[in-house]
Amino acid sequence: MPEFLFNNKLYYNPVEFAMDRIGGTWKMPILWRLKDKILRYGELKKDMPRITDKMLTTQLRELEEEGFITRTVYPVVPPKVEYSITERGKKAIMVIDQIRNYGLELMKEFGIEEPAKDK
Amino acid sequence: MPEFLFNNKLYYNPVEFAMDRIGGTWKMPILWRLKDKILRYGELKKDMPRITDKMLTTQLRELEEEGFITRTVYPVVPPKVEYSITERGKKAIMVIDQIRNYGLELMKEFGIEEPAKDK
DNA sequence: CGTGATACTCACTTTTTAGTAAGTATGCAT
DNA sequence: ATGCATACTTACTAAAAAGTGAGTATCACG
Repeated sequence: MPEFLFNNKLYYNPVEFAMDRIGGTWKMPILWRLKDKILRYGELKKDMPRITDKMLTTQLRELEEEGFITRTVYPVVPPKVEYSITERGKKAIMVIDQIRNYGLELMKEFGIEEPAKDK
Repeated sequence: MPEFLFNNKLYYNPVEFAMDRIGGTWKMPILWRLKDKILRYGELKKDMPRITDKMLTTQLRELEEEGFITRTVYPVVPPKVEYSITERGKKAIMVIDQIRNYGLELMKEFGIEEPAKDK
């Protein structure tokens, strides 16, 4: 096993490393929505009705910190903040797309019908 | 969002569904090791020194239950149990390979040198 | 002076996932 | 009878991830 440390955390393999950056319940859904358009905080939220403010904020912050998205603040009142994907984020989109397609296949195998369009 | 239920759990998207089947710390490492050979419980363990018995057993059981691997028990003493990958498991290997390659790329971007061969 | 709009922040609880440490069954060899 | 090998179980604990519910700042508008 090719173990290694990053930020004081021990990783066992590259998959684990990748998933620690873009895994979890919300990071891929966020990136996916930003893949071809810039969105404001409120727009992201409207499009992901079950995400909470806390989750949305922390996940956006982490994605920004690690270079997957860009955060642009417009100094107006009420506040306006836009999120857009970076080059690094775009690379992630390719894998996300593959995992997503695989997920769709698996769902079929498990007898789950696609319930609606995946926006 | 294409929400759907499976086994009483609410999923928000296909990615989440896929990751619930083959995600977590140990499932991909296990599948990866079985991709081209049959291994016994003890061999898997020897090859993943940090996994505990509890984790190895539960993960193997779940992978078997969902059709990614096959468990063969030889009624001998001491016990002998072999694990092999199924067709469904082989499909997973393809995505795992893609995620793994992506992980390696990301590691480079983050300045992490490959510490050893990924067995 | 109170309300609304937007993008948060904070303290806390719950749920999920992973890890620890110890124990079990079987039958052969000594 | 004791120990050894293999593949597990079980009860418990710890750590990580996610969710809850409430609160904050700013300024324009009426």
